[in-house]
Amino acid sequence: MKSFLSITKAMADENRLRILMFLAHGELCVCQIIEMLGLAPSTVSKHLSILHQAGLVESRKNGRWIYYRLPSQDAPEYVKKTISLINFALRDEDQILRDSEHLVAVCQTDKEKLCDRYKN
Amino acid sequence: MKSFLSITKAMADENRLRILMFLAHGELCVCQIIEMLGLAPSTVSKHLSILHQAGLVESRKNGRWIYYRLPSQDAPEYVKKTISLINFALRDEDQILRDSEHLVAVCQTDKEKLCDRYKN
DNA sequence: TTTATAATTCGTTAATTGGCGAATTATAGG
DNA sequence: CCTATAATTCGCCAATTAACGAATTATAAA
Repeated sequence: MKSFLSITKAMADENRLRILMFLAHGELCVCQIIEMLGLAPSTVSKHLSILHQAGLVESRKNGRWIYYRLPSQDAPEYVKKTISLINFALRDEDQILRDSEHLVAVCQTDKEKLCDRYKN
Repeated sequence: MKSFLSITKAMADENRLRILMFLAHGELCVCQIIEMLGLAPSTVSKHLSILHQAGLVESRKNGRWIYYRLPSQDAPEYVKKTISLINFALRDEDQILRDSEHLVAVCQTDKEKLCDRYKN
């Protein structure tokens, strides 16, 4: 129960749902997610940690950068079903469509520039 | 987004998940749900109202009794997928198995007795 | 019509959660 | 080694939420 409840609690926030939808397009660096949400790095980090604890995202480190992605195919079945439900439910939402366009732009920007952005 | 978010928020509480699992066995009267959860009637009523607003339960009135049930087959697809995910994720949980046994007992008890119980 | 009662709504309180900035950690590069 | 920096953790505050009891609503029965 605890385990699934941590998933439903993780899903119960608009910004975290948006992050999961970003990641449906592929792996992203934390700085890109920060740029997409326009929130403070510490806030975004907390959201990512909640998603990670729930098992809804995986991460890998590459130097100073940390990349997040949706869980792999060997994740528990209920995790995969959850991701797929979110995708189904939100794919046509205005906010999500706008995010997808924004994401294209963000992915074309150098990560260095993005990271600088929330510093100045 | 709002609509699906109201669903994920409704799912983000253990007692509400338990209610949805009770209802997988069939329609129940509010007094039976109160007995199952052991919470104050006003609290249970609030939970039911949150589930109802999210579209995760339907209700019908019969005299002084109000019965709640899972949504019918003509509910939106994402609602049905949500219910089915919850069922899949929780069906083997200890709490849910214990609830199922308790539910058998509760359903064999007269509703009048149940309603009296939270009065004295 | 009056009374009893199943359920809901309202008002309050305690606990949880989302947000931020400051401090900390860990890695790359001078 | 020392500095810069991507990300996280920590401490705080504001907003939200779960819980309760009291008051209200609506229906059935006396």
